[in-house]
Amino acid sequence: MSLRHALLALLTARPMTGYDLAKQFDVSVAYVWHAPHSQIYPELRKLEASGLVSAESTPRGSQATKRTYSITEEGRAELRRWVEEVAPPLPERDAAHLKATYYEFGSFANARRQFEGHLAYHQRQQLKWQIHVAQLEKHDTDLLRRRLAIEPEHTHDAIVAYKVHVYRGLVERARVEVEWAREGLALVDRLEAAETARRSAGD
Amino acid sequence: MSLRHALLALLTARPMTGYDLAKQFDVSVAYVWHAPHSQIYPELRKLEASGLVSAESTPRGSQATKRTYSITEEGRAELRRWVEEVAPPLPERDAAHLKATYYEFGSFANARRQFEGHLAYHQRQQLKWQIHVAQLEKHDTDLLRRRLAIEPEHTHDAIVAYKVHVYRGLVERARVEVEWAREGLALVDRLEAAETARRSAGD
DNA sequence: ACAGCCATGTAAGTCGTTACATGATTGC
DNA sequence: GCAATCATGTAACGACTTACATGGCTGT
Repeated sequence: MSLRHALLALLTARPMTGYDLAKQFDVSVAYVWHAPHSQIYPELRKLEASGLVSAESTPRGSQATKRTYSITEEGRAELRRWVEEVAPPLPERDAAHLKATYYEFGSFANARRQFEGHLAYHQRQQLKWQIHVAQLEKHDTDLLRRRLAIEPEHTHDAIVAYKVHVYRGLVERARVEVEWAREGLALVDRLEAAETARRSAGD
Repeated sequence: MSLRHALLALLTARPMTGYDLAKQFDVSVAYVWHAPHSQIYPELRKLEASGLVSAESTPRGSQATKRTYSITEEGRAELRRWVEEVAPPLPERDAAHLKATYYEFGSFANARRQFEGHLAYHQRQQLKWQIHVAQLEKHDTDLLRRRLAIEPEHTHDAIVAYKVHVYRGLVERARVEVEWAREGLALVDRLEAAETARRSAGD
């Protein structure tokens, strides 16, 4: 049930349309919780039905309407309740590590290809997060600036610090994945060398 | 689609019942891919229907039957295909980090409680994985021994090495999470001290 | 007799993915 | 006029969760 709370949290910065929210899910929140627009629009309707957000409709052209959502006082209360709640950790589901457990079913070339993919992906992630940390530290994101503009100044440090801490954590996590992939490549080299030695000895 | 492949991989060690497989999902595979028995039994039926596993039924009592599944040659081929396939990384979904982004909506006491929970959980995980690494290195798990018993000796190094590498990676990952939680606790201390100073200055 | 483990399932519901589908506005 | 972006949805399907439900075997 994290989607609804991610939406509520985003709406504390400013009222937004489903489209705006979907974009935010691509550039910031999505780094920790992904959601496509096909999930966002129905969820906003549900949030509206339960009174956690309110919607203002404005006409666009002759047939279409634009719906701008704002968080309600009940929505804020729900957000506080969620933050205070201790959630049991989600069950592990890590396709990359599962597959790596069984690389022996493929070739050395394949293991290398897989580790290289892992390496490249997490290097990109690391960079993305590093940039995000730098932006947060300079208050250089639209959403953060809007959020700070409406909150009392003495709370700004905490608001920024928690976010910076999260994204620094993700930078570190990506660094560990990159290291793991590099060590994986070294492992494949060792295994292949041993295999080659065995073959020439056996001949 | 990882569940089916995890099941196939487990069956390369020895034929097993759904119950056996469910237990394995609790003690080893589940560390990387969790699945409850209510998902395993229907999936085995599907695998059987597509010819990737075969089942042998033996009667138990008057009404019940036990079904023991074995991997087929097609199943092994599918496993090789899966290992060789480069899969796009799953979209991020990290409830703990999402919530931490918004700890400012709760109290300092809450942030502390959350970080402490994170710390305790990943410490347990780290220990569990360390133990698993040690067991793998000593070939001290039933499944691994059975797997090695039926594979040619020159492949043993690779079979063990990939698994050890995976679980060492998970130990490292858990270590980073523990560190992140500790730094989170230090952050809360700093934020609270600043808040206290501000209040006494304001009085 | 009872507990604990062995063993296999179903059912209802939610969450998430992928694809389909449509229309409006802005700037070139 | 056209492309890009703004904007909002639905539908079908598959993955996963939680709860319910049943029966057998082994040892005390």
